Amino acid sequence: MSKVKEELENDPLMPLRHTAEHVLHLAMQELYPSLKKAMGPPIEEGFYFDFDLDEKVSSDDFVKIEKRMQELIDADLPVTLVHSSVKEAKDIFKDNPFKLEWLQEIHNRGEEVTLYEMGEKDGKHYDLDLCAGPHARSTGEVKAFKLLSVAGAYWKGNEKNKMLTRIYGTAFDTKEKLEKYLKNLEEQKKRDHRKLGQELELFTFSEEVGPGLPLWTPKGNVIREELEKWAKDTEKKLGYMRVATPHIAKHTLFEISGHLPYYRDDMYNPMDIEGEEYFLKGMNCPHHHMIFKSKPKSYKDLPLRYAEYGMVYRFEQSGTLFGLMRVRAIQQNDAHIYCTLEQAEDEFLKVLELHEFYYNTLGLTKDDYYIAFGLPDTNKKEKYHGDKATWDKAEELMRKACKRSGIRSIDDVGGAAFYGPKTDFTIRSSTGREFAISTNQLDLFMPQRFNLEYTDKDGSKKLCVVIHRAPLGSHERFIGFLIEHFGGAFPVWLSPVQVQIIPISEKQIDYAIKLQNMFIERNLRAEVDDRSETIQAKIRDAQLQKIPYMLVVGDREVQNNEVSVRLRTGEDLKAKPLTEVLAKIEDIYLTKSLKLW
RNA sequence: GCCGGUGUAGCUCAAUGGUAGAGCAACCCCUUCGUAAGGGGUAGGUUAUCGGUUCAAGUCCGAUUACCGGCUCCA
Repeated sequence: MSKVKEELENDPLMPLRHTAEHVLHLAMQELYPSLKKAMGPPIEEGFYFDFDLDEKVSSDDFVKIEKRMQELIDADLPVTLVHSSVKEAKDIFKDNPFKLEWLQEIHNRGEEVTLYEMGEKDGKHYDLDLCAGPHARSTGEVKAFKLLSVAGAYWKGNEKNKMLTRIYGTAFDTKEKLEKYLKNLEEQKKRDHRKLGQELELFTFSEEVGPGLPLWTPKGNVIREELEKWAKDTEKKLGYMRVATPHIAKHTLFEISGHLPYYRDDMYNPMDIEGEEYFLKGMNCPHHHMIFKSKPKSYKDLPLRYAEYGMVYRFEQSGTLFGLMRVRAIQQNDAHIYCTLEQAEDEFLKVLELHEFYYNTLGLTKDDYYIAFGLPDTNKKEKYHGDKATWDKAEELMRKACKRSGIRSIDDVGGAAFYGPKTDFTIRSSTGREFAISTNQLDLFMPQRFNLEYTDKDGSKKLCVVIHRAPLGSHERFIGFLIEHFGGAFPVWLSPVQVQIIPISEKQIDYAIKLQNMFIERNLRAEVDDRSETIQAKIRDAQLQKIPYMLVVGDREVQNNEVSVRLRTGEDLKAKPLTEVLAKIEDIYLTKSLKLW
């Protein structure tokens, strides 16, 4: 994406990382003389290089490779630019098909060929590579580096091409910066939603149920239901009406929608019902369209907003499944808005504003998210249907709405849906990881295919516009994001257990249960830890579960009708009147406050 | 789907090709405690699955499966 590229070019570490990348491939060349070098760039947090090699390389080999890299760095090899003609370069790289292919492209674009030399030609270490630069002056400028992972990658990112071996690494100008970076990686691992999901008992997977099919445990389901309730309440006020549709449909529905021709590979195989093919739905739109069509519509009915918490099923490739972030059964905060062309821009803007409302409530600001504006890749026309004029119209309307919203937007060529451009909200979590959370489209094509029409003032039939939107995306991915963003320490309203009541001894259990019931009456989620454990152990366990409030009750509290409040931040608020605590927590819950007190 | 790696008790991890172990959790007993782990005991395993090599396989080999790191993909 353009923005990222700009940022990268301005990154002062870029030349150094680029040089580190060359150090890596020279070290590899020396260790595995038969390998062929493909290519590798500096990237946002480091660099990688793709090799074509016969041997298997695993992270166990990193020690050996890093040792050799360090030798090259210690040798402080000069890195110098060499100009060359295509012809000369083709001769130099005559044994390397990757470089030759690259050279041909440079030639076709009419660009200049630049090579970078590392070390002295007849010296102990020497490398000459096709490269646009820029570089550090010498390898000695790489003060700190580390290899991070090894992976497979297709040559030029095309799955029809050969699979190469990719090695990822990072480099810095000081050891301290590297250590800080590695520490941050460790922190991110601790926040990994898969790890926290297990520790906090939010969800699980079962080999018997199948990959990519998450099972929500009681605690995780609390979060789902809170989000769902929130969306239902919010969207009701905004004029959405709820509908409900089955999980399957006859093939004819998906033929009309175009999903079968364009999207068949991502749908599960059909089941035969009385000689007719039925498919599990991968999206809710066609079902909603049939509700729209069930009765003639007037311009007075528009905009019409159908919302559904629909479960959809997508046959994601096994290798792409990833915790809650990429699953095969997806619960969407879905809705389709049917409106006139004139209403479309305003309606789309309202959708964008709804996103802002949701994200702001969760403490995210405009700096934390942006819109990836998905445009068609003109080189892959077969991936899209419809005519250019309609695509352009949809893009224009969406762009206007995006502009009015004031939300940052970045073009993403190739990111369009098959039936139109789309806007994906991308959120940066508190650890700096980015997640594509919500997809929205202004669709001028489905109305044509389904003949979604209304009768206008003058009695003429007109096609409406459909807006697809899902601000909370799929609950799987959204909750995955929330887990990592909050590191499991959810705001009170989303916390599976909000209040842990901790009696000091058995004597206070009755009081604790009475207290628990008072919370439950207020729809708050409270548990009593009645184990015969020490208070220290009970505090520790509640703390590890990141429960916002620990209410300690001993004889003193029972006597005075109080509770001692400890927050999960470790703060001890001491004894407070029960009524005050109940009111305070209830208020924080109802207002969805991010504060604890 | 592709490349590479991993799979031992609910969890975190041990175990030269030679009797599968520990801590935590669970269960039982003791303890009744004032803000991040009180003590003792019991039980828990077809070492992911299937096949092979071997006198002998958790360990070596093959296939399958799931997961992990990426790639491709992502309505």
